[in-house]
Amino acid sequence: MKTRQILQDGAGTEERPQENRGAKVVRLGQQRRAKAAVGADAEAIYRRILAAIIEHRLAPGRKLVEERLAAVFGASRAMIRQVLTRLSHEMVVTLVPNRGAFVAEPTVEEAREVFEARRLIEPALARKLALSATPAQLARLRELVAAEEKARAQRDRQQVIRLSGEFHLEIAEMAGNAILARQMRELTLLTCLIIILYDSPVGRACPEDEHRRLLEAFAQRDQDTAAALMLHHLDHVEQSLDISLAAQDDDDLERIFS
Amino acid sequence: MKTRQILQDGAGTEERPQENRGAKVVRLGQQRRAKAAVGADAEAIYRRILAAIIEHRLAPGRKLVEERLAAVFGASRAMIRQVLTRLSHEMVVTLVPNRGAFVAEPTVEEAREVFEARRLIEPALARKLALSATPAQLARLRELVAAEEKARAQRDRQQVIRLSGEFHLEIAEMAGNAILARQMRELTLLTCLIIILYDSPVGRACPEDEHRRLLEAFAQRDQDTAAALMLHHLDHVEQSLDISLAAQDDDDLERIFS
DNA sequence: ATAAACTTTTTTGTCGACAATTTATTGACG
DNA sequence: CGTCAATAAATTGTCGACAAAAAAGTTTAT
Repeated sequence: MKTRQILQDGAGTEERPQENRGAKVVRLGQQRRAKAAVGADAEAIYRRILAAIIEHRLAPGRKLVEERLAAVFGASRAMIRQVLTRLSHEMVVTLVPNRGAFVAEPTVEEAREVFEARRLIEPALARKLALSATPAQLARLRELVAAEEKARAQRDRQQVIRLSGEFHLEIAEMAGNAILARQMRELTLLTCLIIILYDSPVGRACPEDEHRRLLEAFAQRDQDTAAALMLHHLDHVEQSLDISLAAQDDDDLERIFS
Repeated sequence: MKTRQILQDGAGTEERPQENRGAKVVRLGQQRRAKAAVGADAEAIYRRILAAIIEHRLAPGRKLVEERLAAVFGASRAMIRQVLTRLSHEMVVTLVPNRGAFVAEPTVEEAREVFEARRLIEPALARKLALSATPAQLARLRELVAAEEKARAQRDRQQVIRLSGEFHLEIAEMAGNAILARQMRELTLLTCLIIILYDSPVGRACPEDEHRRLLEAFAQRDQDTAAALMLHHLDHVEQSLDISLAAQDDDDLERIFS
């Protein structure tokens, strides 16, 4: 059971050191305490659960039993609880009072809303990055695209989804607006779940080279093209879901007889 | 110490019932349990602390000591802790490991980012609402604007800030995209803090009638005007901060000698 | 055999106690 | 008199135990 660094947590982390008002700047957390060898670190557990969800090892709707997780990670239930509430705030997990935690299952309505939000935000981020991208940043993006293409060649769908999300998130973080990057992180994670849930089994002719073309627009500082490509790209991804999206819920009988 | 319903929590609440997969739909939480008469309900405590922050009774930077709060609300420390982590996820409170919780103090950089984000999102929401606003919704908005004008007449700055935020949030929720409404809630709350921190003591000639004009655009289904007015409005608000915004941090000596 | 009522088991929610860390206070020394 | 170190107080972090609720299983009656 590998752990795999996933969708790096960079921007949206909980604790922001905050400048000290007095004179002595203490540089807190400079040395990580060892703790028990088993490793009951909230951050690590958070990452592993998130990774499992993104990589579809924990399917949407799956119940997450606290005690079970505590046993798996050799942690206390309180610690698991902490992680689950964080995941629920990030909308990756749904917390139902007195019933427990479940991997989120975004509805079709939510899916539409997520893409609507992304269409508002991401073209603007693409435009910003096209203006400011450094060679190092472009190299990093090239890396990601290469990894994605490789995964695609190997038909490793999970990795394609993950890397695609990471590409978009990286762009958001590079664009230089931490608030928007944080929001994009949420939207990107949700999108991973949405694709898992509603991806049409056929087709998938969409992103293929679109990430690469986007990258080229960045390299050439072509803001308009970058923004336009991003917009079209998002439309393509959403449309590749449309088939299932129209079909709505099949097993949800109640709503039919309302 | 009045409690005052504040920036209603509608959209972004923690527990979303989620449809039951089986047959029996249970409608959980239909009856609120009584608990101890003192009232140790997490939701209520959350609202009261948030209200205190928005209304500036808890100033930015103020330390929030768990045990103290627990005593005030007659609740356990664990419950306070739960509320504080929720507030920290909403960026209203900053949680510093081993040091405690503080009312957030957005930096000037963050302030700029918040407004940049709002400029991307809110004109689009205004456009949507202009297309779909019902008479009931317009009436509700009129109510808010009236209340705001009244508060302004009474020179009750706190209430003006609060009601102004509520106006924007209401628009976001009416626009029919729960995801964006949730994000706007965060941005609105942050904006309240930013205004408290960086408002220029003079001027304040900005919003005056702008909310009302925006409202008129909604009433006349004029999408373009609504979007344009929203954009200009945001610019005005941000510019009214600019004087202080340029001044940056005065007491932060460290950064000067880096 | 089915469905309701009851019992058992599992799982979540809450609290208080203890450990670890930070902050304030005191005292000693240059 | 101020600076540094040692001690005391206050505050946060973590855990296990118990209570409350839900789910599963069992019995009984129709």
